[in-house]
Amino acid sequence: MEKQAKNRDTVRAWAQLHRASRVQLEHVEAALRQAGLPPLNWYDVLIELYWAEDARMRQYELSDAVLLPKHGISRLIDRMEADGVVLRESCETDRRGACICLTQPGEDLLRKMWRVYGPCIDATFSSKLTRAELRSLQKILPKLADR
Amino acid sequence: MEKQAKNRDTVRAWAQLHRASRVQLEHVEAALRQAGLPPLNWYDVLIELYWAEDARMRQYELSDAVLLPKHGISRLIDRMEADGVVLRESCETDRRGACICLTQPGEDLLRKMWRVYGPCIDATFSSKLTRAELRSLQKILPKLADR
DNA sequence: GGTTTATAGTTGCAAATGCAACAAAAATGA
DNA sequence: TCATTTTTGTTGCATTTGCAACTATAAACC
Repeated sequence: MEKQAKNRDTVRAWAQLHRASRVQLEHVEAALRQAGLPPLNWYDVLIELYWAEDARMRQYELSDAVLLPKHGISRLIDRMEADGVVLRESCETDRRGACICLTQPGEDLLRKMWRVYGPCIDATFSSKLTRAELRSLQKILPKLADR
Repeated sequence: MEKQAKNRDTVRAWAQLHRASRVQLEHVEAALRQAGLPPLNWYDVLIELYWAEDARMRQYELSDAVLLPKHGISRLIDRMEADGVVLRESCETDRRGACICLTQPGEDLLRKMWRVYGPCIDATFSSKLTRAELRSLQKILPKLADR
C-alpha cells in the first residue's frame, strides 16, 4: 500500500496537493466566517457572474465553472437568492431554466468578501512562494485541472 | 476584484491549486463509490493506523493527520467502528479517550480500497506529469501544507 | 408531425459536516 | 491539596451535501 518504491514520490506529491489545498482553504473559510461573511462558494458564484456578459449565467454554466453538481448549484442559488445577492430571471430562449443575475447587493458583497479573501491569499499562499515557484505551479497545475 | 495586474498570476495559481485538487478527488471518490467502497477519508484513517506503531492511534492524532476536526473524527470513527474496520480500546495512560485500533477486516478493506485508489492516481495524476514536474510539485507544495 | 432521447433544474430523503455546548480527565500552579 | 485551565472526546442541532427520482422543456431522429 503506497509502498512500492517507484510510486512513492508520486503518492507523496498527490497527498501534498490535497493537503495544501485543504490547509489553504481552511484559512480562508475561517477568515470569512470570522468576518461574518458567507462561505467561499458564494464568492465563486459571484465572481463568475461578475465576469460574465451582462452579469448573468445559466445554472449549468455555473455548475461547470465552480465544479458543483447541478443540484448543489440549485440549492446554493436558492440561498443566495433568499439573501438578495442574485436573482432568477426567466429565460426567453429556454423555458426549462432561469438566468441567474448578479444584483447590486451581490456586487457589494463580492467586494466585501474580496477584502477578506484577497489578503488571505497573500498571507497564506503567495508569501510562501517565490516568483519562480509561482510560475512553476501555473505551468503544472492546469494539467491536473481538467475533468 | 482579482484584477490588479500584479496579483493576477498569484490568484490564477491559487485557483488552479484548488481546482486541480477538487477535480482529482472527484475522480477517486467516483471510482470508489462505483466499486461499492467507502469514501476516501476512510482510507486516510486506515492508512494512518496501518503506519502507526501497533496499528493504534489516539483520536487527536488522527485528527491532526487527516485534517479533520475532532468532532468529525469522532463520528467518522463511530461509523468505521460500526463497520468493524477499527476498534475503540480503552487507554490505560489516559482515561479521557480510547485508542483506535486497526482490525484485520480493516486491513483487508485498506487493501481493497488501494486496488481502486492506486490505479486512479496513476490514471488521473501521474500520467499527466513528467518526472521533473512531479519533483517540482514535491518541492513546492509542502510549503503550502502546514497549518 | 410525432416519438424518442438528452438536457436543465427541482425536490425528498439520507448522510455528512460544522458549530457550540458539554463532560470528564489531565495538567498546571498557588 | 485544591482550584483553575487545558486537553480529549462526545452530543444536539442546524446547515450542507449527495443520491436518486422526478418534471418540464428542448433537441434529435424517423
